[in-house]
Amino acid sequence: MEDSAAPKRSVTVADVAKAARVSKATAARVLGGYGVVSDKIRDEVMAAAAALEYRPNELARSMSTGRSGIIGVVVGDIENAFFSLAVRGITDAARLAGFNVIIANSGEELGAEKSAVDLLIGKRVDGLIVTPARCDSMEHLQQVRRAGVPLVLFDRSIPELDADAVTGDDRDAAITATRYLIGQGHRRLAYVSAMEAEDGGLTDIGRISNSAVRERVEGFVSVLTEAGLPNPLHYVRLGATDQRQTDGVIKSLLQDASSPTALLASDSLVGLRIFKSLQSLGLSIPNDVSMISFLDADWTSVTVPPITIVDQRVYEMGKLAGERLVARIERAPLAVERLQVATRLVIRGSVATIGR
Amino acid sequence: MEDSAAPKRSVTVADVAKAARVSKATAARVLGGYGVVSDKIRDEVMAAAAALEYRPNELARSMSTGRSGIIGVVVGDIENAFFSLAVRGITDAARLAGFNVIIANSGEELGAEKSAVDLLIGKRVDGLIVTPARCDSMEHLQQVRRAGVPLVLFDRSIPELDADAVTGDDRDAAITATRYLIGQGHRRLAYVSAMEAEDGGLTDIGRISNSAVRERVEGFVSVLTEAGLPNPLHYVRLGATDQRQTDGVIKSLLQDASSPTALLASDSLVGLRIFKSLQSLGLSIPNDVSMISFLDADWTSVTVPPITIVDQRVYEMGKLAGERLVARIERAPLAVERLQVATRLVIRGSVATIGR
DNA sequence: ATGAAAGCGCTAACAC
DNA sequence: GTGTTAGCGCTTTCAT
Repeated sequence: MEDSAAPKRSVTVADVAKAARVSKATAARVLGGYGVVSDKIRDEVMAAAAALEYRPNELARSMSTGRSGIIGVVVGDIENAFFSLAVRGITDAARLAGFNVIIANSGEELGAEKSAVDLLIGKRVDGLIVTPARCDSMEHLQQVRRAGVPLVLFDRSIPELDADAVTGDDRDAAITATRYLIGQGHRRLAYVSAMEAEDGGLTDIGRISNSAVRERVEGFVSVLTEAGLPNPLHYVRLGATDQRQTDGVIKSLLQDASSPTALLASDSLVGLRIFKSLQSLGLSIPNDVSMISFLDADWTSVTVPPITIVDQRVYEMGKLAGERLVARIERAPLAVERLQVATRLVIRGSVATIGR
Repeated sequence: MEDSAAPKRSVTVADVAKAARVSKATAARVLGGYGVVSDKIRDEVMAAAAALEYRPNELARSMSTGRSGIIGVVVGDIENAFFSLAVRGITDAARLAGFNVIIANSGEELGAEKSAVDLLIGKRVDGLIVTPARCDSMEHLQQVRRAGVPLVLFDRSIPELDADAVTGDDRDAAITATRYLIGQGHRRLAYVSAMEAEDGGLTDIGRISNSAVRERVEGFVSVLTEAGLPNPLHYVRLGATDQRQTDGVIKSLLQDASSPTALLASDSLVGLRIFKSLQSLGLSIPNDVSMISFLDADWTSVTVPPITIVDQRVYEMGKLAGERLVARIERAPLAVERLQVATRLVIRGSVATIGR
């Protein structure tokens, strides 16, 4: 009959101490698992704690120790399979080291990212893993460092910022994929990303504020250039943020005088949208258009044809980031390290061999 | 040059107070946004805070106020699209009400669930949303209530537990899907779930410890029974926990003397595995076998044929759960409520009409 | 409108 | 071994 929903005053160390007829300190020692206590007293205290259903107040504990046991993670979009997988990697690494994870979503928006970081620091997380929405804005991240909170950048890096980073080998990945397409005889290739588009077309690669996307585009463009293909920038399209936008991008790309024969999708969400666009236009893959997508997402292996992809090993990336952060939390003086996780091209059936 | 990575002592209310030449209490009032302060002093304090880069210690704040502003969520498997979507719904509802979300993963394992709940309560979350791994074990959840922490069950409910719950209309959904299959002429149908299998086959529906799965199975079986089809339990298969297991389940199902002509997948992960199994067996959908999957996952709309699914409106479920919890946190005395979110059958191309 | 001081539940020196 | 006591950074009476 005892099930009040009212926020009852919770059982404290003092309560347990009183019940066990020992001092607060002694009770605290056994409850907190530190210091030395005789077995007899330990048992008594434990019994009392169990009877009272004592639960340590982690808040108070953190206040005294200065450690919260929490790692904060700011991701771009939890719903994106890329981030879910990364989060699992991070979480696994964290738990192994005895840390918990608190997740915040930035929606790839700088303002939201800033307040998420603020909030997490306010919660006194022991460290932070951030996927910076823009690599050209680092004020708030510098503050993190100034606040003395360990920081690991994820998926994107900021060269000017003196912080660890775990990323993919984006440039190489793009180069490999693009070379493969060219090797299959393709001469007109397009790169499609969900990055917010600047007004009008892309004029300057350097202005892409997401380093991962920028590096991929750079890799893409460099291969086209070295192959002597004309006007590579023309084939870089941003702004495929939802199905409608993507339909528009694909249409404008394909009704072009010299329309591309192959598409490179910047992530699996964009890839899926492109696939649907193509499907709804009645275009066949790879007969009408070839495509490659980043990320080995669920859907890419069950389509007809299955999609050739750039496998990003996201779980490992997350795990690495988690481990790196833990290392930095536990033994502070560490040189800055930028890890690149190698990707590999997984050839399936979405690229045609042409012109032979 | 000032960028030490050492955990610097952080700026406190006292520091700001001293800099602004006011008392700690006054500084606290403007920094905490409560009480009354003259405009002049407010400005001075704010200026000092900005100069010192003051960040409130939310831990300390929570200690005094008793509120943490955090909602704890324990999910079965973050990587499952079902839960990612739900989490976004929960997060959206939470943020709207000024709460943040901390996520813990149980891996559908009771032990992990218990410690996650313990941990979260230790962190003094203001409320808890839990996806109970087993509906026959509620000790730890009763403790939550006894601790006075608002609780909302998600996806599965526990009748004996006096707690709010947000679930799908699982029984109805299964009934609708099964009736549809029968309407299309199917007479031998199988239900496949990832629930851990008991030793041997399923003998007693009542012993399925996940209420959502149990209700679906009940719905499934009831339709078969009412249609006069023999031995319905024989066609309920659990244990499709990974690709290998699923391959096994599918094989044993299909090499049966009277093998099913249609498969009902308990969730989108199982659905995907079944699809792959069928694919690798060289079976064509829906010509050789028909299938329906729960959850409108990415992959279901881009396969050939696209998969007929039970649309669960998971985002709404999450949002509802979040809103309900917030309501309970902010105005405690509320009658227990069990919300069922209606699903609908989305007919695509994975079910054949047979026997006509 | 502002200040002084107590207290949240815990850990951590420091005594005994 | 065990007890005493002083904080951690904030909010919150209670005076002034």
